[in-house]
Amino acid sequence: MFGTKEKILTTALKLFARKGYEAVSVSMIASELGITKGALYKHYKNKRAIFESIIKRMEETDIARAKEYGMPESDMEEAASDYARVSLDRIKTYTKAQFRYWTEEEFSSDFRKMLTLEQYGSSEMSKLYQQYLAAGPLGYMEDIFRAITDEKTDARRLALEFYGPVFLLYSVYDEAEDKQAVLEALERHVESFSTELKNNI
Amino acid sequence: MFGTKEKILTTALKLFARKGYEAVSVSMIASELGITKGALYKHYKNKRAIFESIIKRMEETDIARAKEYGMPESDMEEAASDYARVSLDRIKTYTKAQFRYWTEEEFSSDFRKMLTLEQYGSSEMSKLYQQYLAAGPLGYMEDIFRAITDEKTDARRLALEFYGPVFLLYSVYDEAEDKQAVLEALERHVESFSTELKNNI
DNA sequence: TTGACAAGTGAACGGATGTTTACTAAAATA
DNA sequence: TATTTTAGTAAACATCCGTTCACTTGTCAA
Repeated sequence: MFGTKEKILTTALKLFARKGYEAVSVSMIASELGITKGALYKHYKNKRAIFESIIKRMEETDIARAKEYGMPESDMEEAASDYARVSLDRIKTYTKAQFRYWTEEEFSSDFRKMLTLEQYGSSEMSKLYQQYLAAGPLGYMEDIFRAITDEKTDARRLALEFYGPVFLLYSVYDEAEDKQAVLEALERHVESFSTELKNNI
Repeated sequence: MFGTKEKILTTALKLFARKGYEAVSVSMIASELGITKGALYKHYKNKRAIFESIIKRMEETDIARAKEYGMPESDMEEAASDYARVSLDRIKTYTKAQFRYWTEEEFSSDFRKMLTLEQYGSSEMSKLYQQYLAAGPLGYMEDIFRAITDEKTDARRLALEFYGPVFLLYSVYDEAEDKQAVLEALERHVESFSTELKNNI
């Protein structure tokens, strides 16, 4: 069959996102695909290798996205001018795009859930969780706010008040009956925050 | 031995919070306690019964706390006057106490982590997660804000802007080197939000 | 003192786990 | 066309899983 290796990746991720890595058996993944577990080992040397391929795939996707949206990459030291360039409108656009990315797109949504389930299992996983979803985006926003506001503004608090609600809405979205209402709540928050901020710049 | 049943409960919870229910074996729990797994079945009829005792314990503890802090209980229909009674100062006190409860106290902190890991596994668990940590507190705050502000205020957005940052700080706290700094960030947020709100009442 | 009970041991149970192996059939390559 | 590679099967592997059972203690009431 064509594309079996890719199907294994996405099927495994879907299951990892629901049950967690350890609770998903190789047989489950195989039977979900309608093949035997032996066939799985023709594509990946073991179960752990599937998991690591998922992580690697996410890394690549993430770097591509940061460039696409013209946001400064977070893990390199950037000049302050790079953050200053980032206008409020661009922050709004990026944040809403990022929200849809982590909730509505299948791969990244499942990846977020998987990371959520694996975050306490090892320091490697907790680092990834923090980097992608918690302290990472928070510190990123803090840097941006520090660059575009005056010095006496508490950039950390600003970042917390901007990203905190976004972060909470990820969890609310997961179990919401009315997903559209959650997107609208995000819209109202982003809008209200940025008009509030404009008065203080 | 005295208190073995209690030790099984807390030891199992500690492990469930790290690895998730399925990834923790009965032998692990037993050997952590220095007994054989056979002995475990003298206290609980099976592994699932340990898990359910943990859930039940949390329910009891939670109800007791809500009463202690004089906050209206969330799952019964309350008169609007009950919420109006709840002053801003009491909200501040309750929120900070709740934060310490979910982060610094061993049982409730482990319980929060366990729920986080189990939330996608069954609808029962996702309900509990939402109720204790996400949509629950959010809706609770929404009700309070609706009662103490005028009608044209967006109580939902207010609740999101108040509880979102708190919710994010739970995750930040988990992996923060400087836990004190996180508590101070919470303090600054709660303070800044409530002074901001006073101007709009 | 006797006897019931509570709390532990350790071996055994059937079944599921991740992985390897020998084999097959189809497809790609020479 | 002949040969090698690829992608699959099915069975076997040692090991671990949750659970049960026969058995040994120590404690406490009758």
